[in-house]
Amino acid sequence: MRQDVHNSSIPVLCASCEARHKGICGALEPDQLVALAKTSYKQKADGGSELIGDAERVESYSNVLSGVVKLTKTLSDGRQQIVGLQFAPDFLGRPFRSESGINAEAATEVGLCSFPKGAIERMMKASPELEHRLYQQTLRELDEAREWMVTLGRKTASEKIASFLLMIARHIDPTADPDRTSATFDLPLSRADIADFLGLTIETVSRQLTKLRADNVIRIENNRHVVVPDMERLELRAGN
Amino acid sequence: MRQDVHNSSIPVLCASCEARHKGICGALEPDQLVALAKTSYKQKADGGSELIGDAERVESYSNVLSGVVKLTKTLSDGRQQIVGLQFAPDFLGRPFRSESGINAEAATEVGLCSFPKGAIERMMKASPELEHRLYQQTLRELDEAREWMVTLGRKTASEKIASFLLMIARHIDPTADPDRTSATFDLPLSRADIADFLGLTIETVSRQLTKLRADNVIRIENNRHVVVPDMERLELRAGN
DNA sequence: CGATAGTTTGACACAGCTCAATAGGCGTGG
DNA sequence: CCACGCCTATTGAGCTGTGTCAAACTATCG
Repeated sequence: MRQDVHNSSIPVLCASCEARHKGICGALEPDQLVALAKTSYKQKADGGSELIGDAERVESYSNVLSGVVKLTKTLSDGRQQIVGLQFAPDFLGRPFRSESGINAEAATEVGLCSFPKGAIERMMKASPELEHRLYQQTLRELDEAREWMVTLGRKTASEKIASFLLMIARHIDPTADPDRTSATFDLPLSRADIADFLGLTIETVSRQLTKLRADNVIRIENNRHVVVPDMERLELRAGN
Repeated sequence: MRQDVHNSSIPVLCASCEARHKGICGALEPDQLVALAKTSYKQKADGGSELIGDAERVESYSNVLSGVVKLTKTLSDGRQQIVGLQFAPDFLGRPFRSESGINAEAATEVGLCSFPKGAIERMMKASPELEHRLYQQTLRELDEAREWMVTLGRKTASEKIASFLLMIARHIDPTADPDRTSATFDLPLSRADIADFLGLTIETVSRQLTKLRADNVIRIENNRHVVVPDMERLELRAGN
């Protein structure tokens, strides 16, 4: 745990920022934080807005401060697959490559803290600890991607839906007790997004959600609000 | 390109090793290489042998020097998914975590150069350049995993097979011209492995290979040997 | 040669897709 | 306040790609 004895020397912008604790900024010394904060700026993006284009030259990196970002890939005929979701305080961007190869889009309203590409890359060279944190996040993302490959390749539609709900329940609220027996949350994705995430159609997603509801594994209010009275029952449906 | 003016000071073990060029050992100074070589050992593993067990405590890392390693995940009821393939000179192991969460198995006969876990981790702390190379490989693996998520989630069986053949053609021979118009190679995986990689059954894999052969997109000799006369035609079938 | 493991082929079933209609939520404007 | 349109989600009916189960084929090796 980082001690904030030098709180006075920390940029106002960063004072209450989550990225300074669990995010990458925790790797930085106060003076480095000051230097980086000079070139960084916070911004809000509406749900649906594109953050990073596929072939577009990327000139900035960001920390996700709130909301959910979806990373997508699209085939030439329009078929789309969500290949990752990012939550606060994830780092958004592909270091060491000017073209990302994927699209990043705000799934909900998203709060970002953005930096020019060069600033991060210079600081990475100066601070192995910063690169270490980025490396750690990339390893976590790789673990998650592989977990989803199993879901995409080998699970049934209903197992996919259960796995998805479980994943959201675990990621959406960082402050929640990881061992809690019940959960309540708002889905950050539309049915179409969920379908793109799980390699299904909207209709199949809808039908499986209806089935889970009929079996009293979940309750749904207003299409987006989900209640899971018993996480274990949901885990059972996820088929791991 | 690394200059080998100090070749005499390089351990015999490493003298002709590919990992010293494109692999992670290229990050090391001669004296570091000597230190690491003291604790490392080369070994061969037969196709089918398990290299890293799922929940097993991992005590060593390796460089893949030859052959192909498959990384798999298995659900409790036995359904299996291959979540990655590793070729020379990839680094094999999950840093910063004692349990890997995945199985690594030799798909073909595999040559490895192994190090005790601690040796690599100590050297990583001392050499940011080493950690940088590992980070770079992990980023590449993440890119590949996401590419496969699209294949698993959104492509048809025949597109999956074509994508798989294309991927093997590109990875199996590091010395081949990336822009060549035809290719010839041995499949490193059995039909069952290909099925586990693509989220299909053996039968579907077999049928789709037969179809590609019937359409003269590929020729197959002795079950494992594949000839692709026209890479572009194969690319067309992969559906990107 | 026969035994074994891997592969191909065939016939059929079914999970999930497609197309189409209906229902619900929500903002806008009369 | 209701009427309307728009968008998203649900439900239904039928179709199809891929899975399942079973049998035949092929290669390899003692």
